Amino acid sequence: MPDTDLPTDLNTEYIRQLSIDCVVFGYRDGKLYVLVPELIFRGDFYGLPGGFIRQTESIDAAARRILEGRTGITNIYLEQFRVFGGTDRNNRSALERLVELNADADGSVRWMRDNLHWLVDRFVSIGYYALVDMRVVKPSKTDVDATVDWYPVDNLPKMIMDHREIVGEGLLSLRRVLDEKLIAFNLLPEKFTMKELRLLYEAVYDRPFPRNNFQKKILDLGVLERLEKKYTGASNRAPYLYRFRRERGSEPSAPLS
Amino acid sequence: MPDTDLPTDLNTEYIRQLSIDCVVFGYRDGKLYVLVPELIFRGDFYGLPGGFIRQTESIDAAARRILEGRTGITNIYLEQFRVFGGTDRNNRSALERLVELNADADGSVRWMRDNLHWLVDRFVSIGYYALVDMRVVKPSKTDVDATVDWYPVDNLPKMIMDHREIVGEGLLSLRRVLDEKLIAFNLLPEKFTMKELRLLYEAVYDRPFPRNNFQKKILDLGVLERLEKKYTGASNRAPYLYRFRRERGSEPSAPLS
DNA sequence: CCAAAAGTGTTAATATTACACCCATGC
DNA sequence: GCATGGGTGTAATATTAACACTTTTGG
Repeated sequence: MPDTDLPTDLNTEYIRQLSIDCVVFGYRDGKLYVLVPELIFRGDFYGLPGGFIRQTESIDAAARRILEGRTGITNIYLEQFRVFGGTDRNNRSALERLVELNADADGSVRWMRDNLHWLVDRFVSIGYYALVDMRVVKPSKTDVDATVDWYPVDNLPKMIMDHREIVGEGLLSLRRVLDEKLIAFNLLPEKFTMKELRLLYEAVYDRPFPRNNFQKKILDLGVLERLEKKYTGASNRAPYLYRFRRERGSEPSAPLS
Repeated sequence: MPDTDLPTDLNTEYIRQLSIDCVVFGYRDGKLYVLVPELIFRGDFYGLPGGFIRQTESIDAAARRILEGRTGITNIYLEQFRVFGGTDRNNRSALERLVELNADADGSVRWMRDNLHWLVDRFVSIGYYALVDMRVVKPSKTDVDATVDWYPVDNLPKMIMDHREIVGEGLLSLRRVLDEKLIAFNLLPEKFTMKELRLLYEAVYDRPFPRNNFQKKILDLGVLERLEKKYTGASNRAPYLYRFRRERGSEPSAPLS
């Protein structure tokens, strides 16, 4: 799907037939979500936030630019996880349906129709996943999006092309590296309780983690610092707050620069 | 680097600015090797076997085609592992030097000069690694290659662009999945002894594996079947031969079809 | 004092590592 | 028989999972 700042001359400004699709994972209240924009046009077009790669930027920079345009936040954790390169990967059917259903062309549809020769090509797409704190990131929709909403990862809307499969592969990749790369903290606020972290793990892996063993395992990693207690007013023992300890010099929350 | 069967109209037959580079791992006598072709031209141009993606084939099929063109064998274990997408990824300096050093143009150089506008573009490249049995695969060089030789992974020739980095990333990816995906057997003949398998692991991970514990770990995986003994004539106990047990229906040696 | 939920310790089970011993083979 | 290298068993250790108990908090 096109970014908002596409120039008129797609052919020279962007790499042809190569795109980036981002699976933006968010977390809140024990559930894992994915950010899915819906295009403004008639016809229920849901698709992952994606875009193209400028001639003058690296693929990591492109993913960052594309994503920042959608979420309005900087310093996102972002990583490539897989390339999708089947021969049937094109927007032909979706775009033709879109143009047909929206024949009373406004500017965007006219733009698409005029650039159809470019957009309906077969595309190879690089999948990136991103991890963000849903309570901080308020997605700012662009003018091609009707909505930009969070959907539970187990209850996604019907999406174009193979975007559902991309989400599935992204989740599998996330599970493989979650605590190996110490990236879970990107999904939480700066300060969090051990229970919040545990519920996050349970949401990602879709299975329970025993409370005490989880605490021991996480603390043995030696990457958390214990802060003050969090008094909620509940009539029970107050949990500690923790914070991810920034290592000297490294920037775990932004591996791409 | 171009394949041998490139048509004249690169622009329509292939995806522009997108390439595939293959890290072909081979194993023999306790050492891990990588297949590196050297171009026929003056100037010592070493680079990974790579090529482009046809409009009508998936990226997996493209990698398979490219690799089969170089090694002459089918049914290779092959998997994508990472995309390389820096802005400085182009063949400009290498190709300009090549054309300069080989000014007395034969057909190939003329072809390159005529297609320079295409070849010197910035390229995004998908890295694949392949695992082959060096005793079976006899690389058949194409007419653009002076040599196609195996080089020890710790003693590679100086290679163009970022191909050395691609090899390094490929090796790291291989280590991450070697026994999780049960693919080590692709580097060995059909029948092998436990010692041969252990030496292979030691070559890949560059560290020793205790003999008896290694045997137990591998046998506990339950994927090997023990065959007859292998009598070498040495005055010691004869080791058993093993074979990777093909599962019902699955094809571990060829995950891409 | 009580219920609820957090913190922590203790044991059991399992996996990993280290060490030792025995066995087959050809000379 | 003997040296060599392969197969296998056992003990020590480390890691993980299971279970139990204590502490804090507000009503």
